[in-house]
Amino acid sequence: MSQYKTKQREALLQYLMTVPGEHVTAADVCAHFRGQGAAIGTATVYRHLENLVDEGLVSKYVIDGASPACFEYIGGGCGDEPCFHCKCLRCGALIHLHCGELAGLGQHIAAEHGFTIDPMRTVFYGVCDACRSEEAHP
Amino acid sequence: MSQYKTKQREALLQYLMTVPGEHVTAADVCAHFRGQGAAIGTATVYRHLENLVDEGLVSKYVIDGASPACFEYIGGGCGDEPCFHCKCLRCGALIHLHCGELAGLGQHIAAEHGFTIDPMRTVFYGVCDACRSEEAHP
DNA sequence: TTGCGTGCAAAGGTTTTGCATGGCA
DNA sequence: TGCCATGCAAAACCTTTGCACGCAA
Repeated sequence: MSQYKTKQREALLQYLMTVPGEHVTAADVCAHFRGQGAAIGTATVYRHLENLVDEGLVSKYVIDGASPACFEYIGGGCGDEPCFHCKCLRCGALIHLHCGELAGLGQHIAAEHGFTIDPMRTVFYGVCDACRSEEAHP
Repeated sequence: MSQYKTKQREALLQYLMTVPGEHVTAADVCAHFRGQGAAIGTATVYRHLENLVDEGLVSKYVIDGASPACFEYIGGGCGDEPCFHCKCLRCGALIHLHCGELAGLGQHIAAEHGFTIDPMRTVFYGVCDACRSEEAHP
């Protein structure tokens, strides 16, 4: 975990917060700071992104092994209450779910499958209704 | 698409059909056939797996960019029985769920929250029971 | 015979790791 | 002062591509 509060960590987190609902790759982050004249090493970017994912502030999404992984800030707007996220793969919308029924999902999986879900770390990927009807009637 | 019916394609498909509901990496496939004395080149394995995914016979799951992609035979009935995945954040175990009750989750979110989950892209992150009891009693 | 499939090797690109240096507490 | 974080370089890794040969039709 991050024990020190360094400039790089602050800058990285702040940058991610300025592009909400957007998927950013590690290369994007590096390019952004290089363009600002305050370059951050590739390894540092990866290390911080991994930390932020562990802390539940950032979500990591992998499309396939060949292309780079995408990261997105999801920390804000949830408060203390645990909440799930849905990310539309088409329009990029990020939907927050504060729903008691979803607790049933966690209980079922814990009881039947021996696994405890961490809602902060989990993102449901799919398609929202608006994009779905668009796909059906293009 | 595959135009010729070659031995490699038959062997690969048949192997996948003998391990239904199981996750197999490209390396696993290569190792299996190498152990049988009838090795198949890595490139060929990747090319066929990609074809089979395009044909809808096989599903490809990418959990994270660092580890290899997983493949699974799903036959023709694609989408009827979605397969969800749980990834343990502690030991890295990958649990795959073929569970009808999880379909209820998808329906609930679709009906109440206007979102259609794509099981191929969604991974539940959390902690498996073994690691959980270890954390409780270190 | 024609053209795709195969396999080896090499390339491509992403992500991780080692190690010395610099910065936070 | 004692660690931790950083950054450069190099390694490790999975996956894709190029090219010559072999096999299916």
